[in-house]
Amino acid sequence: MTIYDISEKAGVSIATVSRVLNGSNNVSEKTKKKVLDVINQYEYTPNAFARGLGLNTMKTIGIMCADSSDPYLAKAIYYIEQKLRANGYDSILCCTGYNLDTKASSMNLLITKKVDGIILVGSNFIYEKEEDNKYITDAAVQVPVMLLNAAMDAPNVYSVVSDDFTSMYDATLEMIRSGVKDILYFYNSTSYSGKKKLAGYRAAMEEKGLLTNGSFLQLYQGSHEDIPAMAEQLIKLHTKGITFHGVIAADDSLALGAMKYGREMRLRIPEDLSIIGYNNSMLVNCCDPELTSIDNKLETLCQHLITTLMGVLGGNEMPKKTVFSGELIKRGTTK
Amino acid sequence: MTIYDISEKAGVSIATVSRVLNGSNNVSEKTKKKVLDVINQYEYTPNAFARGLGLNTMKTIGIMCADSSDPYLAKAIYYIEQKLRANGYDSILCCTGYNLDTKASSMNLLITKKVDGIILVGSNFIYEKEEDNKYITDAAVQVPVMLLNAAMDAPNVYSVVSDDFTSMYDATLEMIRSGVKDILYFYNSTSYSGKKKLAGYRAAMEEKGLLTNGSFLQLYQGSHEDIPAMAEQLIKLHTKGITFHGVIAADDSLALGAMKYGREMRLRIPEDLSIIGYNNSMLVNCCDPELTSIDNKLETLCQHLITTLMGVLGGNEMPKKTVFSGELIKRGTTK
DNA sequence: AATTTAAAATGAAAGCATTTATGGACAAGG
DNA sequence: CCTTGTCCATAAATGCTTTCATTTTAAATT
Repeated sequence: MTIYDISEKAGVSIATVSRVLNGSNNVSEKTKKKVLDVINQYEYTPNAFARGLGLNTMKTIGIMCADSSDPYLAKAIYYIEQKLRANGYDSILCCTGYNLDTKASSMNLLITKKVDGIILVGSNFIYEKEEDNKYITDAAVQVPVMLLNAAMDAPNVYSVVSDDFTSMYDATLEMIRSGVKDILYFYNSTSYSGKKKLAGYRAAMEEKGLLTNGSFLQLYQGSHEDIPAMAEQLIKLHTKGITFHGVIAADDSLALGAMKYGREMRLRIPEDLSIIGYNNSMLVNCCDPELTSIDNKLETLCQHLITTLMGVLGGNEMPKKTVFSGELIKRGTTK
Repeated sequence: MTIYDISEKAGVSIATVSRVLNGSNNVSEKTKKKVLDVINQYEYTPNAFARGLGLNTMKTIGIMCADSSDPYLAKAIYYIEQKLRANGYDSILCCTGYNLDTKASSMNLLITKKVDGIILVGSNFIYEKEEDNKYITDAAVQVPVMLLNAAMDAPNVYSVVSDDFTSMYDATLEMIRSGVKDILYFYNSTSYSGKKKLAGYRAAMEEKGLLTNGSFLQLYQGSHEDIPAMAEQLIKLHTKGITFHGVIAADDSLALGAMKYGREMRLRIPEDLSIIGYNNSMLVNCCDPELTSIDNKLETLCQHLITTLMGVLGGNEMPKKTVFSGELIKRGTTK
């Protein structure tokens, strides 16, 4: 069933069928109805490949993320996918892992597949070294690239971020104000937003004259699912004689690791150990007491990202970088 | 940069370039090298739309799931996406929600996009009423449909499931054996696998003569993220005078709800309240004590599903339904 | 009412970038 | 000299969009 069959049965040319299909207004109501009737009768849908060839687009956006099973990224993907669909776009999902080469080749693959734009979900896509980000600027030559939770200044690259520095700065001050002085910062990456968060913590601690020699910085490298391993690392720290009465974690998983550590050391939370997480994900309800966490307004970020992308695809001038503020949601793990 | 440009620069016809591109063996090593050199030099990649038109495939599989932010589904999607990619396929993700009409229209959309196959992730895609599943059989006329955690007997529909009945039956018996008699079954759907699980629980309870009038069956209807709401429901039950010393939950989220209930009622776990979850997801580590849960071998299921799909696409005869057994992973919430 | 003019509706045909069937040229072998 | 097989080019096919030219229709003018 092709456009030719339809045109024949409707007694018009294929050009007219095409016009009806694409909502061109240069077609009389009468013939439009005639054509639509035939289309409905035969349940005809145009061939997407041929259409793609003609239009040079298939209304598809590539979504890249390191690991779609990470609850935070999964949520972001969910919002993005929903909002894309609401705008008539589909999405090709690409889980890249954390390896640079894989990211670069996935990017090429998406471009080869002729996506109309690429969304990078997560701050891990931006690297310290300028040259490591070449894969992004290269891609941006072909299609617009959107960054969620990361920023980069390059042509055709658009960034939507949460103000991680301020969120972390405020949260740290808040914990200090509650009476906790020895606060461990527990983090898992020095990605774009990772650095901002760390800087926020640092600034607050420094301001209050609480910054020690760095022993209060703990990098965790492992699966976001391996909460026991996180606790383990903190216990080791304790064994080494490094003690602390507060933990600020760069994400909620790490905060759960800290909670497990607290339980195993028989510390009361929050009396003996205050904990703040980041992302305000579903994990905050999974523990007891419930986790105080920073909400970075993920849905708002995603909504804005899609709006911007749609603007760009529509040929409009759009802001290169947008920053939203986060909010500390207080629950049981802080005083 | 098209195949014509390449053919011209290499001094061959476009047919030869195409042959080189598609690994046809009817081309001499010499010209093959000559063509490849030009291709590499100009970084030429064939146009996916034109190729799709010619080959009538773009090596893309549609993945449908109700909610990609559900940790279990997210994990499944992750495995599936990875394994598809390893086989040279891409995936279009489609989050449908739980509405039948949306599912049906998403399905059509994927077919319109000319995917080579469709994977339905999650048991909620199969409905009680035969006619409600028509959208699946209709789609299966066009492309193979794979079901994960659900089964259906129809042409061109393939099912990969975990033996939920037996897993639940065994788990229930195990809890009874540990001395708990009044076991609440806490579930959230009567989807395909939901029914199997419920039946497993029922069979075990009946066998031991413990099945009461149904007051031990609790249906939860709400967001999988809203753990407080789950606890709330159980507390209400308690208020009504219905008491129990064991909870078997249809998934790990619900089990966490039960744990929250336990904490709020100041019950010791597992002494006063035993809990078993389902899926053995990352959530099992998020609580204290850690959650006993049924592992349904998700990665194995996904691997097998992809293998089957690849077989079908390769034109081979493949098993219509495959069943894997689950395994009870004992942790701190059971005696 | 007849004529002109502009606008709207339509069709023919030229892309779009591939794949592939068909057949021709050439070399080697009988 | 004829056959066989390898290698390659020509050309058709894929199913749509869109430009351009043409026809039809409606409105404006006389």
